[in-house]
Amino acid sequence: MTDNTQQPAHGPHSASADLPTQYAPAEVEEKLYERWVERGYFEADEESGKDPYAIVIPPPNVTGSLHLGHAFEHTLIDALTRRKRMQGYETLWQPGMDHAGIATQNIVERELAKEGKSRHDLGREAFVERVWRWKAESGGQISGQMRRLGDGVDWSRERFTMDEGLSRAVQTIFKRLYDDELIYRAERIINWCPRCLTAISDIEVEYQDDEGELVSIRYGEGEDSVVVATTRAETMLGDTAVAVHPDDDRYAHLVGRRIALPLTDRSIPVVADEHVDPEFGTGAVKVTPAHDPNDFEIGRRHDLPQQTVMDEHAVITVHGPFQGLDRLEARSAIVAALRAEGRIVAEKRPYTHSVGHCSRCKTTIEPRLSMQWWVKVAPLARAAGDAVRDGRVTIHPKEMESRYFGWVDNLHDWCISRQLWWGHRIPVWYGPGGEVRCVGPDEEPPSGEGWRQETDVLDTWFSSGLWPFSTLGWPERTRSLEKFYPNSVLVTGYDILFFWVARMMMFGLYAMDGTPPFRTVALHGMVRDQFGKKMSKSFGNAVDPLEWMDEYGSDAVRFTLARGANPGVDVPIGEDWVQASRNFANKIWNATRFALLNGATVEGPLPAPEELSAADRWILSRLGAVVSEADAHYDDYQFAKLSDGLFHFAWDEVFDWYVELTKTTFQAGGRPAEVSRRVLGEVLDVVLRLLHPLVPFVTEELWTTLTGRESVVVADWPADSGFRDRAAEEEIAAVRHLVTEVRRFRADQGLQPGQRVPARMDLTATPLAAHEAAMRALLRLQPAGEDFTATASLPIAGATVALDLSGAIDVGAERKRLTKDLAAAEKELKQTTAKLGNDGFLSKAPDHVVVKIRARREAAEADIARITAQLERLPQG
RNA sequence: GGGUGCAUAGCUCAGCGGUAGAGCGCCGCCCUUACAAGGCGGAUGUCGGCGGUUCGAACCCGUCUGCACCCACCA
Repeated sequence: MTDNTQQPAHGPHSASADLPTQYAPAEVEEKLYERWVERGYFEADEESGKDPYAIVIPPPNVTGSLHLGHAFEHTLIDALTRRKRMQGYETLWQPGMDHAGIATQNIVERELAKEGKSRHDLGREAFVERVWRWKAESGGQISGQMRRLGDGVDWSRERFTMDEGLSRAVQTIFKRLYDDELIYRAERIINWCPRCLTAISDIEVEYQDDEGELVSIRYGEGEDSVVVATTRAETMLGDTAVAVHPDDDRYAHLVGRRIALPLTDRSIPVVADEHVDPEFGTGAVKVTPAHDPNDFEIGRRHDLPQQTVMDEHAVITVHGPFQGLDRLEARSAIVAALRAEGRIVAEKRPYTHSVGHCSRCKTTIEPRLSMQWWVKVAPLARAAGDAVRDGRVTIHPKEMESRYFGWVDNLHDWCISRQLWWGHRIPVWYGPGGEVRCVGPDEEPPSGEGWRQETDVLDTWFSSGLWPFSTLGWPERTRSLEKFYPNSVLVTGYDILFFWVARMMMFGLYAMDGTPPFRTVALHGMVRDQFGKKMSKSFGNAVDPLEWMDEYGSDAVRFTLARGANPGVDVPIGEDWVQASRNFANKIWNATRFALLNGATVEGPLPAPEELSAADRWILSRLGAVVSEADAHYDDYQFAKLSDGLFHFAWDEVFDWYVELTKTTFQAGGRPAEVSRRVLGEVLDVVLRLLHPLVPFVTEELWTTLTGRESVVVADWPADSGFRDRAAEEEIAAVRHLVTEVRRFRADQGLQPGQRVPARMDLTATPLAAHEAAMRALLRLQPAGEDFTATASLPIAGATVALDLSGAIDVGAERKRLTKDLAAAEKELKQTTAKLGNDGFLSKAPDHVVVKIRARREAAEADIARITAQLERLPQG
């Protein structure tokens, strides 16, 4: 051992030898994060002259804690913003949380229930105060988790959708929409959750196939009777018609007549309506306008009365034997009563049909006639669709566009009122004489006798739809708004494309004079378990990201998630894979340790090309290419390719091959060792910077140690040096190939490390078949008969023998297989082999074609000899 | 009913016209002074089925089968 392999040649990093042999995330992460925040790296300056780059956080619900899906999303956003920050953009990653109306109210109500109380025991004001208290605790938990993840958010700008400023934005846009007649109040069939006791919008309803029972009931008497089928017998109390198809001859005689409604003293008309499918069931439908959206429409067309039969708890309100029964009890009671009257004409049969459930509590939705507030979405949605259609906003991956269009082009009006207490109260006052007044943020509410404010609050997505500009101070024209609106990109899950993305598009375009809220939407998939199953608490496969971060480090969790992130595709993640990422972090750690121990340096210019060894030129050439690839993948939101590419470059090429090659250089010492120290330093410097956005902690710790500089967070993003050396790349590829073959040979022959190769050995068994197969595949020529031969010799015991890879192929069979034109075949072969970095040619003979490949191995002969010699000395690599 | 994807190694997935790949798992050898959370070598695939286009198809076209998701909706 010489001194210069033990001591850094120069530089300030002698302390680096103290790095432990394993990376311990727990010891550095918290310290580094606090340092970043203290130094203000993540704070965005709206007065800066730099170009802006802004992303808003999809605000997590204050309910509870972050799950792996958040960790995933945050990793992507953090990687994007960290890179842009390094590239010199004025970067804003806007943090904040959503008040999550129903979800939060449900949780706090559940807490109250444990104390035996309901929200009504507290009253509205005290209840809301209680929710605020709860929010204070829960919100803190979330920001703690974000710090653990390393999220580079600007904490000084944290917002909450119920903040004063954001509430002002809500009131402002409500008033503007109201004045533009895009918000209105109307009585319609809405999706009612009898447990949450509120209306919900169409997309908050989840449909699933439920088992029901279809019963057939005879309405009317004798000639004037008709059989209807239903799964919801209890609604018959509210029937106000029977509908049949206008062309249905079976019932033509009944249309316009009235028939008796069983169990009541009412009679109802038979109407003809196109909606009825004559093929389905009996072709006759009971019509309950107050409890079914389709029936409501039929009722409208035929001017039918709307008979409400259930209250908000889905309990029957009609006087009589069924009053007070809930909908399920009423269903069986009514069927029993009908059977007693002989009106059940077909036994009930099991019937699977799609039933709506509340997305918050899974209770079966009760469609219900109700007075609610609505947004008239058609004009807003048209603008939202056009912004994507005309390219002002692009959606990644592109396949998701059709989903987006399918939705914005077919929207029903949006029910925005909720019968909750937690949320933005609708800024409308009702006067004593029936007046309705919408109050803007700078107006005094009416105060006279008899005025009262609307008690409903707004759908939580109403305020989150304003997020890209409300967080920047809108409706004020703030400097922040000018600087950071529109956002550069929106990163979110495809599951909230309609809930959130489309709403932001509608509101953004409307409020910001036609400027969309972001230029690009990058949609990611959902995190799943290692078998591709959806993660859920009830299934028991949900993972708390904190547990994994504790065990393996935040970088490992982040890298695993990034590595699975193909655009728009779900991401499976398993603990094994996090371990693999942890191993990678440790590998980076130890490779850097090796570099430091051997005096790698980042100081001074790179040595001139003529001083570089083939290995140096190869790795620098590859480094340039990798920087460009990484840039392309970042720009295209290809996180999986990005991560995988960097993983393999770092591990296979830099850590395995280049580092191994430098070992002999370092041992030899002298000027070549100096050169390689600088090159190794350069390569690690760049690799750490490239990896930093994905794995911020380990790279920060190592980069600052390696370079002695302040922080990689504010380091320059690497640029492609433009240096390329095809010859060196091929040369090293040849070296790698040969070394691998020698190793394989030794392994096949069972040679122990350190054991010298005997002078004579039988080689026939080993690599020849591989060469032959490669030849065949390469040429895409199946050998006809047994004419094909290939021979190869390997450098053993220091002696290198030229490889003679040639084959003779019977042309009789091949001539058909190739084209009739051999010249064309030759041309194609040339192209093919050129792609593979080899020379190839066909030579024609009367009865056969000789195909030869000349691999450029001669060029590498010197290195091959050297490496082979080293292999004799260094038994394994 | 309408739409969008997907079927490739034991598992989870890349590749999308030119030598079938990765991670994990598996087998063998090695505690070699950066790293055993490591190193070296290896095995494993009718690339879902059937047709077609092409000199050449995992990749393009058609078709079938099976899955997933979204939308509409089922009296």
